[in-house]
Amino acid sequence: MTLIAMTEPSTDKPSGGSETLEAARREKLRKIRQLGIDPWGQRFDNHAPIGEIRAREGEIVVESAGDCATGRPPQAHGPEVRAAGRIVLQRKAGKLIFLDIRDWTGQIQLLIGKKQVGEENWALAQCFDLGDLIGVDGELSRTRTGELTIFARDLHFLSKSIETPPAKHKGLQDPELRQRMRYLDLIHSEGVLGRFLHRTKIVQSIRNTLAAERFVEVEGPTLHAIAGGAAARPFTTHHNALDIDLFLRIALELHLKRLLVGGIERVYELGRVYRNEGISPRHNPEFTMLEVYQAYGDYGTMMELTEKLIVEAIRATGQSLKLPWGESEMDFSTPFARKTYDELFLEHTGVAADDVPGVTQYAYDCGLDTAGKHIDVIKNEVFEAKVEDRLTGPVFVLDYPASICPLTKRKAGNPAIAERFELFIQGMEVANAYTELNDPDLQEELFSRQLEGLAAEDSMARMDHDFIRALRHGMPPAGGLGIGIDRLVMLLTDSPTIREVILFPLLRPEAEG
RNA sequence: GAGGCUGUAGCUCAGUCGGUAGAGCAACGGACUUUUAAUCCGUAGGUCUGGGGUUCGAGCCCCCACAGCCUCACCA
Repeated sequence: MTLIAMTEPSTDKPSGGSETLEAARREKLRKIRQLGIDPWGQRFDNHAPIGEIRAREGEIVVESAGDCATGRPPQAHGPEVRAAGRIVLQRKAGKLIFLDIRDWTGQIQLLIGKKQVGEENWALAQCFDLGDLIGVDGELSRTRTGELTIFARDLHFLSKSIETPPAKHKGLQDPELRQRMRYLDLIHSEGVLGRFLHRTKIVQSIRNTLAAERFVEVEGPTLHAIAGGAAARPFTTHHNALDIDLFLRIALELHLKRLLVGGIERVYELGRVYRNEGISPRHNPEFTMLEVYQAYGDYGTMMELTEKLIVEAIRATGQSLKLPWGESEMDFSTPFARKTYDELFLEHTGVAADDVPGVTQYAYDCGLDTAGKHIDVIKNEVFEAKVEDRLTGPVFVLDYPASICPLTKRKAGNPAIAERFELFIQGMEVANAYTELNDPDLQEELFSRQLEGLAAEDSMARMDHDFIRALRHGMPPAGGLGIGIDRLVMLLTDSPTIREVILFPLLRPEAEG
């Protein structure tokens, strides 16, 4: 170990303000160095997760109980343990110090007695602040009041914190600080770490389920010359050597379908897409999307897969199929409800979906602008305004008007209906799936028609000729599925906003100085 | 992009009618070998988000800017 005896910057101001809170910590850091100890720590092997240490409670042998009245300590012996963690609470009582340390598996109390640890360790313990990382060797036992405690025999200093942690019980409350300083939020806010670990379990479960179904994960390009596969504004960037403008991808679809043509019969990508749109409790400009394609399947195949993916993900988080959502409860027992678009339209508006004058009148009464719009577009605006919010689900909405689905195969015998479903839960679109369109001539025609309508508004949209060329080589009939992972995680972790399930959501940069 | 709400000590929050800026936690000094939101005694800590205005006087009223949250729009 190297002894470092450099002078820390100090301030002459009296104690209390933010600079002097730091100065007090730097003074302790200096004292730690004076003791010949590196305040930034060293490798620390063979410590057990605190959760595992707590699980060894049963190994404690009680020889005689303590007595609060006489102050006689209990005679109990437990296993020798080694732990590492962050100091989150500290109570000093004369020549005893009670500390609570926390790691990512749990929290446990430490008892440091002056006599028990010796002069050097005691001097080191005088330099502890809330937020410091320490290691401890000691005996796992219980205090007189029965609290599971590591009775310290030896202390190790692992890292100094020179910043003051937030209020010890309330933690960080300001939503802006919680997002900007997610590291503090993870340490000090109830349930935050667990929620993000659940997110990881959900994503792992999805990969496991797909692997068990023999799907192959691939990595498509995120830089696209043409941003296709969805109707959204892309972010633009530039490649210097080629001197071309590029777009960050807005969807995974068109490259995965090329791979379907290439013979990768069951293929998926789980990755980030970017849309240059507004921010809301349900939208972040970058979000995680799963897209799955299965040759020789259709949207019915994808419906079964969707149920399997979600049910397995719920199991992976250790929850039952009845999940809390705020004050209410959701039931993910399979099969999920299946209702057609037209059924739901009638149910929620009282107007039959094929009643053209009726739908138009209803839209007008809702204050929607109907002038010059295709009836299916009007119908869908009504559906989005009046039906979607009320779908608490989970419910599969089946069979959409074909004219609003440019990438979807039409129903055999009814070209006005597209074989598409969307899964709605709590008014949110969580999944979207098609029987994929594989007719290159029809695909080209639908793209052209779509581009006409968008020309002025969305000059980014361009015909992807290479995608059409790929289809011309023969794409198998297939089912395709997209799932918004962030929204699924919201639902499975009872999180009302997307920012609670994205570690670092987009924020405006902090002002300088 | 539009509207509403919010911004006070490191953190969490009070601040009355416009009249000298408050508390708890954290910090500093002291007491305490079984505490657990430890307790007790004492000390210190403020560009009231920033800028301008009204006023004898502004944390408070008005205007502008910045940031966050909510609703809407775009979108999944």
